Amino acid sequence: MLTERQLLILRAIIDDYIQTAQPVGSRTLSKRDDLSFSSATIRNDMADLEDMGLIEKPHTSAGRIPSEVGYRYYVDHLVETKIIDERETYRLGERLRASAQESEVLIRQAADLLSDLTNYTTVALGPNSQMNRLARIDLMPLDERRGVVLIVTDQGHVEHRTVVFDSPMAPDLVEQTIRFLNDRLKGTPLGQLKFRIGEEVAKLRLAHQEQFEFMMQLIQSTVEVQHPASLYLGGKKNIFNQPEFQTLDTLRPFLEWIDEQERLTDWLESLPNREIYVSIGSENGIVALQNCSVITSDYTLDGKTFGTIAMIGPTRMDYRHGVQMMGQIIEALRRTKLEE
Amino acid sequence: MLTERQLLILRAIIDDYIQTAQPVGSRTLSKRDDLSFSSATIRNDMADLEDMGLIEKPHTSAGRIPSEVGYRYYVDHLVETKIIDERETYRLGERLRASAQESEVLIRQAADLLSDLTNYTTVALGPNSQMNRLARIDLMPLDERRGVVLIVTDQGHVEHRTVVFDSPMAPDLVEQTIRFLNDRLKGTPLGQLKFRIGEEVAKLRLAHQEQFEFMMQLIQSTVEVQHPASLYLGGKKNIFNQPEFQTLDTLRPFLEWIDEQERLTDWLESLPNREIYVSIGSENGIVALQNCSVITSDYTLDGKTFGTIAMIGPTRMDYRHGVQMMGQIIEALRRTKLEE
DNA sequence: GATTAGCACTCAGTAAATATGAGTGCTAAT
DNA sequence: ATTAGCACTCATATTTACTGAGTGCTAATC
Repeated sequence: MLTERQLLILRAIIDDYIQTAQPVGSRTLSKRDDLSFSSATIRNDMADLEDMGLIEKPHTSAGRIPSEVGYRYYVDHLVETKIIDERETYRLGERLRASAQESEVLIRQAADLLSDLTNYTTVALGPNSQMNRLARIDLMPLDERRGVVLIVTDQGHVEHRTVVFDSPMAPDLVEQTIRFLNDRLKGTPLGQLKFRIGEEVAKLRLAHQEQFEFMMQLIQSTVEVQHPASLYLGGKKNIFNQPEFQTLDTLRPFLEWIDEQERLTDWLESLPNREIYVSIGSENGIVALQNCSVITSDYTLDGKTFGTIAMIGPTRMDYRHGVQMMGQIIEALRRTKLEE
Repeated sequence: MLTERQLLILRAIIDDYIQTAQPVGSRTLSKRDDLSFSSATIRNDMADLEDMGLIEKPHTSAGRIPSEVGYRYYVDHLVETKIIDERETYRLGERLRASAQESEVLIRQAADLLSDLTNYTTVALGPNSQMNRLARIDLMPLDERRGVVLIVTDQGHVEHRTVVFDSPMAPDLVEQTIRFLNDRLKGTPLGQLKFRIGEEVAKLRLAHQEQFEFMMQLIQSTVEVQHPASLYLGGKKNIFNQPEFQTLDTLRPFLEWIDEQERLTDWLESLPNREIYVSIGSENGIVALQNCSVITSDYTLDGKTFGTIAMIGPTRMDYRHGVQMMGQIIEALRRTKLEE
């Protein structure tokens, strides 16, 4: 267990290191107003903290830097998660709503805003359209054999795909199939389209034996429309200002990793479903993010569960500020009503 | 005017430097099979080439490197633009068509392919939808006051926007307005929508005095649908392998510039309309691309003018190979038919 | 007159040698 | 329990010397 003074010292080391990115020495600490002990005393406590694995030294004659364990202790014991500054949240909400009422734009703004507030890089996973319900399917003919399948969801989300048919389209057959699809599938979550259609197809086969081929092709195409989750990156440039990313060896893996949209999406989707979650250094298990910490949170917009937002900075990140800003943003989003 | 030998030497210097990224000395050159002169002779010619501004030395005791003027001469006199390897073009075409028949996917593949072939970064500006003609407008209601405006073009391109109305939608009024818009605007290039609508509105005002407000709002929304040109980046990572971008000072401006989608689009659109155009070093006038050369070309797909593709590498880029690959790719695209 | 051999000179890059100073751990005094 | 004092460590900066690739010029050669 840590003594009062050791706690004070640990906190001072981390706060200092977060600000300066330089190892912190005992003399520097003893000069602080809130630590009125001699440097020798502090040195003794520092040795103890090091024995406990909370801090470490880069080399013999440097000061101490927090270890991952130290950061973990700091985050778990010394950072308050749930302080919402009402006025600030309101202001953030206003800034968000000023930009748009379209959800995808709103999320992008939120990512940008969060990265502006913290100077870290943010990633936001937009509405997962798998959960959206089908509002309408339509086929828009382009020429004899090509058309665009349109899928609109109850959230105003639109997806589409160009289809080329083996044979020319017969207008009434198209209309018939479209009506069939709309009748049977309206309200189905997109993620379940494929499954639901399977159930209906058997019935269809009996009713329209001869035109079955064509219908099947259209149905098939509908199912194959991709439902990509929308991904937004905010403040990618911020990484350039972090002292720990001033060398190519550290910068390159990060940039290569963050540019891989698909992997990024998978990662965000794989995160535990929580309100605010901090992952420190190697905890995240991603090689390219070894020296990064991540603050993630699911968010809701207009009351509905929506997606995930993440904030990525160096392990030496300002956890207190980061967690606070993240809290404010997701609270501001929660309070945002979409219409008007 | 350059002597035969000077030309040989200039060419050798540039070829060598392109490969090694190291200043080329006279002794190195004299050891080449195609230059059977003594190093002293070569030194004399090098001095002349330097006087003419075609090459320069980084410092007294280094070899020579090509100047921008030198590269320009090289590109204008020593690179053949129009050699199409039929078999290779065919192979590239096959690789492209294998991936998709949807134009946007195809362009993305082309950008990726080109960057794979050259190890440079590529940017492709997709179909400029401004030129696409309107095939259909529709409004899909979401609830009482919200709906999605859908715009489909003759090329199968889809754009959309969520609209919030001041007052609830009356179904027949919506239908009436949609029909009006479709009747009057079908076939209009998207770029001219705004202008064309202006002409029609006056007539509409007379005919439907009382519901004019609502109709106007819908029309307004239609016009405001954005027509973003689609932009694809290929091989961004390649830059990391270029020796001239191994330092943050050079890397950072490049990466920051290339990540700015909007600016990138503007830039591509502002390029002169040509088949294949090479811009060397500071010629491009972009500070972040001072040390880069760019090979750009407009391309056509399925016979129709389509967009622009650009290849960005260090000034010390392999112009011959780059120009050739660019030629092959746009030729492969030109020969690609979209249907089937 | 064109080419080449020879030589003094230049200068980036590297390596070894030295100095600096921030910080530590330990011991003895308070 | 705290603190002053001191020897010790080690990354970093500075100096110095060395190396070698490459040049420009001059004089000899073809």
